[in-house]
Amino acid sequence: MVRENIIKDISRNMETGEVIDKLSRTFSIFGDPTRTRIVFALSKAELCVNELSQILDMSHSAISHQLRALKDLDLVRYRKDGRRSYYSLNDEHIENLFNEGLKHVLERM
Amino acid sequence: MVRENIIKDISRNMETGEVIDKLSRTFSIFGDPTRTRIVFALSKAELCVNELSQILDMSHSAISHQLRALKDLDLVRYRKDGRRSYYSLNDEHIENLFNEGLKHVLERM
DNA sequence: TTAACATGTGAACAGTTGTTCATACGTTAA
DNA sequence: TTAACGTATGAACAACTGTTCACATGTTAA
Repeated sequence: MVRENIIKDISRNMETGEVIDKLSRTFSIFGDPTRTRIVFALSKAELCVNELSQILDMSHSAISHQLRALKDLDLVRYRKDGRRSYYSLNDEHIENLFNEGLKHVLERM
Repeated sequence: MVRENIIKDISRNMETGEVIDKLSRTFSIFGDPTRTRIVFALSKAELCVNELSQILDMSHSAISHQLRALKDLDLVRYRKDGRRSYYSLNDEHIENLFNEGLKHVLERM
């Protein structure tokens, strides 16, 4: 039956568990308002923890934890300058991803 | 100081809480392997709950719950055909969003 | 009508996640 | 060197999330 072939075909072509896992982890990283705001801010400028904590009005610790999560998935990079760490988005893919999501949301509000 | 103006500027231009919330909820919807696989499957064909549960090898209930979450955020639509409900992606934005994420992940593996 | 089927849904439980707190580390200015 | 600063991190707790289970609803075939 045609229908059964469709099912087999999709099952066969499903991305591997590894890809799916990485993808869903990447998306879930954005799935938190705090991290979303961090990404928004970093899409405007390179910023240090202290500045981010002012912009988001949150503790250094909370910001730092979230930045670590973003860094673990290669979504942001950072450079040290003295006692400060300046963070920025890692590549334009991230911005594309973010903007694609923003576009979707704004169209529906 | 310039630096302070940057901070003020970013704070002022930050999207409203509503937009950020909707955006992060949208992303978090994708932030689960089960839903990611559902979206992947639906990007290939319109499918009913039963077929999805075969493809993902999961219970009807689990699939149905996840589909509801996807539907609540307008990410999928469905049509009834007798006792079956056929689901499909709601618009091409979703696919763009999904593919943009996939592109990002695949480039790094 | 009855039985089998396909899906939907509420409750509950386990597992995960995000924040706070306390503290540690490295850097700079005095 | 010492004190203040900026950031990082582990532990712990609260809050959230996803799955399963049990059952309900609606549909089709016999």
